[in-house]
Amino acid sequence: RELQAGREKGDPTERELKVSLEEAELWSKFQHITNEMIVTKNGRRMFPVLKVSVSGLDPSSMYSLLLDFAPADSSRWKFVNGEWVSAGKAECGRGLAHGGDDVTEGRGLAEGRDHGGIYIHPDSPNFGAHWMKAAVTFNKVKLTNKVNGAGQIMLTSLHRYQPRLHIVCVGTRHRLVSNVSFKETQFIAVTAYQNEEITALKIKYNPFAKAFLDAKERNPGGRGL
Amino acid sequence: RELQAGREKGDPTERELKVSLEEAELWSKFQHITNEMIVTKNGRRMFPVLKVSVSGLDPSSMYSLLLDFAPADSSRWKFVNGEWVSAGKAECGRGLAHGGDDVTEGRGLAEGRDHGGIYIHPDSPNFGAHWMKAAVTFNKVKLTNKVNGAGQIMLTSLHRYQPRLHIVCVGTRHRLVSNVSFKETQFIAVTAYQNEEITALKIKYNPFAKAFLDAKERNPGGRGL
DNA sequence: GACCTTCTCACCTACGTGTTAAGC
DNA sequence: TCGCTTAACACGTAGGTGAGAAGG
Repeated sequence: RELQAGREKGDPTERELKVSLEEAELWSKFQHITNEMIVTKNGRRMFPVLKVSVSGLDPSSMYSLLLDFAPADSSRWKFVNGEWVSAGKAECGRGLAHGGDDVTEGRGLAEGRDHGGIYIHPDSPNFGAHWMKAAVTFNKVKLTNKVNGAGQIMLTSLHRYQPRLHIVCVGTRHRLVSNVSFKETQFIAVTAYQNEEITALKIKYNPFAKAFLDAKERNPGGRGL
Repeated sequence: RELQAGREKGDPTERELKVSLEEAELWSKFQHITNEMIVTKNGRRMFPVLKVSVSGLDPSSMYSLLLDFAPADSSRWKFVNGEWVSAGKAECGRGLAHGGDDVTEGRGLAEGRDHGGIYIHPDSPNFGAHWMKAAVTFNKVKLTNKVNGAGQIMLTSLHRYQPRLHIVCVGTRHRLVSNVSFKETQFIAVTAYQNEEITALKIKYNPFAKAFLDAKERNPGGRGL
């Protein structure tokens, strides 16, 4: 086991594989004040959206891109007096020692959407050329706190997560060719925003929250018009 | 040449391949009074939407589903006195003798979206299991009368077309495994509806035209409220 | 003028936001 | 009470309709 990216003997491809996070500056803004992501019963999108640009794949080989969310620590977190503090051990206890190669197990990798909390990019499977011709956007992934069936990621509120990207070469035998985590994208799952600075950033940069941005602009200091 | 569905020697798969049109009753309602589809500069969706259910593929083989639009005859058509009549020879002259096997030519079948007026279903390429687990919907295909670049089908207004579905097995060598036309889905491309009965059916069944349905219900005979 | 095309528009569908108040 | 979760809501984004006037 212990598959490593592009290190298998006899595999001429993916030697120069590169995966980079798009809009890393935006992610950093959220990271610096501890990012939060809403989880709801019906599922909530992420903001910022995880986007990656990929190069170094074999253009004509078939790959699937997978996203999962590893617990970033073993704590439950609380927001008190303007900061996040640990509040005891995690609940479920998936723990930290979470190998990356288990994504190659089982069948139907590109069919099911909820095998062990793995989100499969909807373009999967596709040619290396497809993944490389433009940045790959995971804007449709939805985070939930309920068992919900189709294509949603179930997380535990008030726990910290690390999104992870996996690239799998699809063939008679699946082969993990990449396994990347971007620290900037860590977040704490919440059912309602705790830090109002996070709320402000979400409103400022998410077009879907424009209604609240307008409200602020029209009435910045709370004074009537 | 002359590839035929599931008839190649040494191919154990796709022996029992079946492709059936969904909502055939709805299509028939339009067909009976000669269906029309709007074409616009920016592209217009089809209504009804072409949906097919597929069975008999090899679940673990990779396929792409393609849609193209063959001229149904060599005429240009006019709507006069409530009926469609021929009005001379067709313009471009792609003609009728249009083989079906040319879709296997060339490379990048699943990448480009505009090779010779072929629309590639956005789920392509994918496993047989994916195509068979639910009806395949071509709701995103857009019809245009301008050269438009990305993923749109260019048609000539006032000409009659026959949508055709192609299933291609994606491998080192592409292999056409199906080539189906449903007569119910024939239509004449128009820039504005000619037959008001067609307009009425579109409004009645297309949810996006609900505004006009409500208007009729509120004021059926033209009398004030 | 007759025919066909183009553009703008009001009105929908569909759904992504944080807010707020109620629930537990 | 307090902390956390839920559901209804107003208000956006994004884009699919035919109508109707204007253009060629």
